[in-house]
Amino acid sequence: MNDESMSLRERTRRAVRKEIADAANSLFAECGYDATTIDAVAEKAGLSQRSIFRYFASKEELVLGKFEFMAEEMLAILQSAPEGEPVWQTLQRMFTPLARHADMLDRRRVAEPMQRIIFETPALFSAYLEKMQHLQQAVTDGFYNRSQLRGASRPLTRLEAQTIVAAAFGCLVSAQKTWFAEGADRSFGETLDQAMKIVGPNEA
Amino acid sequence: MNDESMSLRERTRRAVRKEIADAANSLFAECGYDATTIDAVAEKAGLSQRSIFRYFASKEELVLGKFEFMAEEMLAILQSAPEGEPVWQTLQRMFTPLARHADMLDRRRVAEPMQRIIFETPALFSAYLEKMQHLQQAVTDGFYNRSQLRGASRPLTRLEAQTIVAAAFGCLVSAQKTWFAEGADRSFGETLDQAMKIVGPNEA
DNA sequence: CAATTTATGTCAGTGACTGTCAAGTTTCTG
DNA sequence: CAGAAACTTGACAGTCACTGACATAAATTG
Repeated sequence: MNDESMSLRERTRRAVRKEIADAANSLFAECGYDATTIDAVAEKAGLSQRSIFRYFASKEELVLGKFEFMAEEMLAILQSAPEGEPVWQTLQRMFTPLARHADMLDRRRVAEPMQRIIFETPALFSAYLEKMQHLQQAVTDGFYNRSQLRGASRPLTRLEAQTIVAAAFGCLVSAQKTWFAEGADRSFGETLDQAMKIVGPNEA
Repeated sequence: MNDESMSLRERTRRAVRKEIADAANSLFAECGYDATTIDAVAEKAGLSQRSIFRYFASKEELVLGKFEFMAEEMLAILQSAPEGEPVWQTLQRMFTPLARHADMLDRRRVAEPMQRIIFETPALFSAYLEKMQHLQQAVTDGFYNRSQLRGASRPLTRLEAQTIVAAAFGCLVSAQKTWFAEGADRSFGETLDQAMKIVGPNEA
């Protein structure tokens, strides 16, 4: 999806977008999120402030823009999950790309400080939670629809789908917070696996 | 805590605060949250804009300010929970004031549209989630500390406390969302009870 | 090449929020 | 009770994220 399968315009657009995000993130890492103005980002990126907002809907998007990519990956796993697989296990598998991403050693030096900024800047953390909430809703709808279509086992009620998915995302955030609080030295994937054993759906 | 046990200053301060909140909320209900400016609230309340921000830290607080009251109530239940009570049951009991509040018939006409505004206005919902997250952290710490002090049963790890509490709050939000989606005609307490039966902590 | 679409800069404006100062009011203190 | 100290308020100016409108330059298309 990211090679010459798109027009030149689309390619330059993405390139510019990435340049802006990189400029922004390096400033955020250096001076902090709140202390960095959009004007500063614009100057560093060599564009007008107005143009920054043509590429990013908000200041938070400069940091959380990449998130959508992960979200799509997770939804793809949902769509291709085998029919009989238990819901909780599917959810666990959905989270693995995220865990893999966090545990890649070369990314640690880049991704971890960025994640730290997200978790320590209220405005960003709030926006992050909102994104998670949207994703959560999409996942919930996915599970609900799947369970209605394929007559396999007993279909889920809306409340069941909503609640189980919410619990799984609770595990995710819970694992992230604990992982950070303990210094981010262990494997995140391992922490997440542990978390998802602590709670789970009850038998009907 | 709310009678002459405080100075006159404190009492007038609270009275003014309430007046402002009432003015704001009636405008929000009428014109919508985003379309209502602080200046409009200031005018309706008979104060300068600057003074509004001396009583409320942000526009969202005008709506979510009352939340802290509920939070305190919930934490109080945690503190006074019997020693041997299972964690999940304590959590369920902690949520009952909230459910009772939502189900009080006379409040329905007042509280439900307000909650609807919260859930349907992205900026407000985001701020709500952030508040929940803070409360969640406080509850987690509470459970963790309790389990460390009293040698009773096996103490909780941080991850366990964090995860179980996160799952419970997931149930709460999940129940709220489903309740709204279904028209808010059923009992919310009932919906919440159902949700908390769907997931739960696994036996060690 | 002409016509249309697209990207960008500039400018002006809105709205939430903050710092500061001066003036008025309340509460404390001798 | 007089004066000091603390508190409250309004007015003003300023910051910053964000938006709409318009003009211009570049790229695309026919």
